[in-house]
Amino acid sequence: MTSAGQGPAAPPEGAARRAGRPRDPAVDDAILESALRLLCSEGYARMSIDAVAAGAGVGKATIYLRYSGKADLATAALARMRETAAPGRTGDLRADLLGELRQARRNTELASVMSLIGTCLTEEQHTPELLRLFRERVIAPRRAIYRDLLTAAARRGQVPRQDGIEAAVDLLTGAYQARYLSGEPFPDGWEDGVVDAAMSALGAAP
Amino acid sequence: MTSAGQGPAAPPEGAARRAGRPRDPAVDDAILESALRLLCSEGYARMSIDAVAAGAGVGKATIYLRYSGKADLATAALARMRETAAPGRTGDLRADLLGELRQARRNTELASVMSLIGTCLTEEQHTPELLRLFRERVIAPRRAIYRDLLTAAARRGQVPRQDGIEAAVDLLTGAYQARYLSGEPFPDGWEDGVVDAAMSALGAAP
Amino acid sequence: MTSAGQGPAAPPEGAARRAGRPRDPAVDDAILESALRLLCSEGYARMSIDAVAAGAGVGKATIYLRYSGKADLATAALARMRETAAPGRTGDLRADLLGELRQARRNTELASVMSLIGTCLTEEQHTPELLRLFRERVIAPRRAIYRDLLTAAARRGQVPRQDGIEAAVDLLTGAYQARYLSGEPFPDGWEDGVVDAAMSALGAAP
Amino acid sequence: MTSAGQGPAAPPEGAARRAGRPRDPAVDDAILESALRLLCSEGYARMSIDAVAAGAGVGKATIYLRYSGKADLATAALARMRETAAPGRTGDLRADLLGELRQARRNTELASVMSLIGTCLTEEQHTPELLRLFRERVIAPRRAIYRDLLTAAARRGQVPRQDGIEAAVDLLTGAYQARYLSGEPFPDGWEDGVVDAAMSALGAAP
DNA sequence: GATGAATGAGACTTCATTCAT
DNA sequence: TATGAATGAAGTCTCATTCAT
Repeated sequence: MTSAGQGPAAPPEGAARRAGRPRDPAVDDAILESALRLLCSEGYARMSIDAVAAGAGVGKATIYLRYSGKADLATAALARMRETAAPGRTGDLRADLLGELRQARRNTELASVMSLIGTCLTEEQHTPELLRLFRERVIAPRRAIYRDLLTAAARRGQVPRQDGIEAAVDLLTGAYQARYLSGEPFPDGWEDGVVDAAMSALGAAP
Repeated sequence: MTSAGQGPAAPPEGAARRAGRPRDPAVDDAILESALRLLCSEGYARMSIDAVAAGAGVGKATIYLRYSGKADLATAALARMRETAAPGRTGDLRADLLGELRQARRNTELASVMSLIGTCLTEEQHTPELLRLFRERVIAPRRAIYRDLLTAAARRGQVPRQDGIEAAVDLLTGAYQARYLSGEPFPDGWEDGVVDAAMSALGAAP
Repeated sequence: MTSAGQGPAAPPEGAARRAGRPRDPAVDDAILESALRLLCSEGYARMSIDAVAAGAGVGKATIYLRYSGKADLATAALARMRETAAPGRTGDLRADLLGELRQARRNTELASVMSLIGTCLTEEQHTPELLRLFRERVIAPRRAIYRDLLTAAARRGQVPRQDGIEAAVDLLTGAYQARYLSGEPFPDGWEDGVVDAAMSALGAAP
Repeated sequence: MTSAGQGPAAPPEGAARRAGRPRDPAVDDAILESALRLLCSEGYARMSIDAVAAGAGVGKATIYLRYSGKADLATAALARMRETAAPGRTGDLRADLLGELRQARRNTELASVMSLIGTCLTEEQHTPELLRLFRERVIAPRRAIYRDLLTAAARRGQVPRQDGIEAAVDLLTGAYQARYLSGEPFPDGWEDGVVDAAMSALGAAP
């Protein structure tokens, strides 16, 4: 997952097009980047508007000019997140799965995604939009990557047990979280073990 | 997981028996129950001592008599959580895994465990004790249950690919989280799919 | 002693001129005046930020915008105190000492200085800054006034026993405190008696 | 000043002589000693009943059985203080004054009297009993000691200027406070200077 | 009589939000 | 537009005092 620009944040709806000083787009970016950084490192509750403003080098009112409140800001910041697929595909299912799993692990670790997951789960009752967006921007794309790889392979006849695809996707996406949560170290070749398990579940050649 | 009594909270016992008014054990329980309920529903940051006290029907100072602060209280509440295994074992690996997975899912849903996971992950930087305790009391026992089932079966010669045990444990514990996080519904027979995948990963008969 | 303006309170000035809403200088004053009033009437420990804010007609956060905490506020309030000398000098040692002693007594009574002394002494262990500032702003200037009068007279050859100057300063500054502490009334002509004693100690003509 | 036993603290007025367990007089002492120690080191506001009880090794309710509240306890503790005169008298005014001044300084430093003065002054509005008692038990006896020495000497014809006695007493009692408050170090022979000044004020031979 | 438990009021401090410049 | 000031509500924690044993 990487944080990619998400277009304008909160257009000045409701009046004529332009009047007065136009908004600085660099400020938009700085605000969202600061907010996302704090969302990851502090969580939603501990993320203070003051800190976001300071991190972006702007005043607090500048933020409220763009977002209606803390929840709106956090949501917009989260919306910048984008899952990215691994660079190349080989056409070999095992190799492609391995590549994607490695990429996902790298992304997860670089972007403090486990902390974000925590925030989204914690806020599920108070700010459900966070979890909704996280699912839409991060979880769903990642699952789609695996699912597409598997269905493409199935179309090529390389997946004997197609009813195992759902479990395989759960395995591929859940294994990292499970191990992170366990606190146990990731053994060398951990990705190979997970992919082997997924292949087995699909009845594909080990 | 169920919240089982965890003994007295923070008794400053020294040597002699009792002097003065004894602590009301019902208060102990009420405090921890209130705290755990709020920890699940609000998360650590939103859990206020005021709310815990109100929920327990006691004054704030009564809480501070027992716990040195919010973190101490939250960890004590978390420490009440205990993973519980499924009632009976059949000796049949597939059936036992299914039973455990169903039990784990039930526990997880009853005890708002996903919310707690969120809290522990969110607070990993500020109150690492929460995640440490959660791992010790909830995650590790659950993983031990699966691992014990698998190694016992291996000892009986029912697990051809023993190097797949780690991945199987990651799968069995991570699948629920993966699917919950995805927001996709749990299909009927979801547990069967997961257990099938785990058995395949171990090279065991489907 | 009178409370004279002590400049701005805690301006986080960096380099550039102004940006955003400027601080209301009347608020600065109101806060410090309220704080000093409470410091005198309640002492440091009983002075509450709530009461200071209410007395100044501002919110508590407005205070915390300017001062890092209670100690910072109290010392800033104390720093407004300034010892003031009596208006004119006659060149006659006895007359000048009398004038200063009367002025000091007036100041002390008007500004609740005995209460402040109590606060500074009480807090010497916990907030030594208070006593330090009090010495710097109030005690030392008062002693300097007496000392300067005496050394000037000595330079004019009017102080036969110059080694008595230190004791004379202790006498002139301590006599009021001693009598206040004793609870005995100040007799008419009390200042004359004290100045007479000081002159005698210096060997000067009665 | 030394803290000498002050007899029983708060006799159980209002009922028959004895019924039930008698009070332990050692407990009385421990409570008052603990209270006085904390009164000196922390001041009245920071002196907590909890700390007094802990210091005395008793429960809080034991204190409330004897004293009606914090002010009552503090007053009782202060009432234990007793000014003590220097051991012997020589009949020589100068020598006796020196001996008393040295004794007073020693007492003051040993018993944290300056801190107590601070407490009494600070609490003058809220708990005037403290200052009243302090005057009665500490200040007045000390002043009486000086006054008695001086009037005795006057009776012997050694005090030419008897109208300087009051100022001399103010000087002898106030000089220490003045110098302590100034923060300046006490020079060697400081007592000699003060006594010289007092003698001069009385017109007595240097 | 003596103890530690329990309490309600209040302390300091922070923060999302609105305001004046 | 953008800024820092101002705020009211809330949060954590303490304490003098009363209670039950």
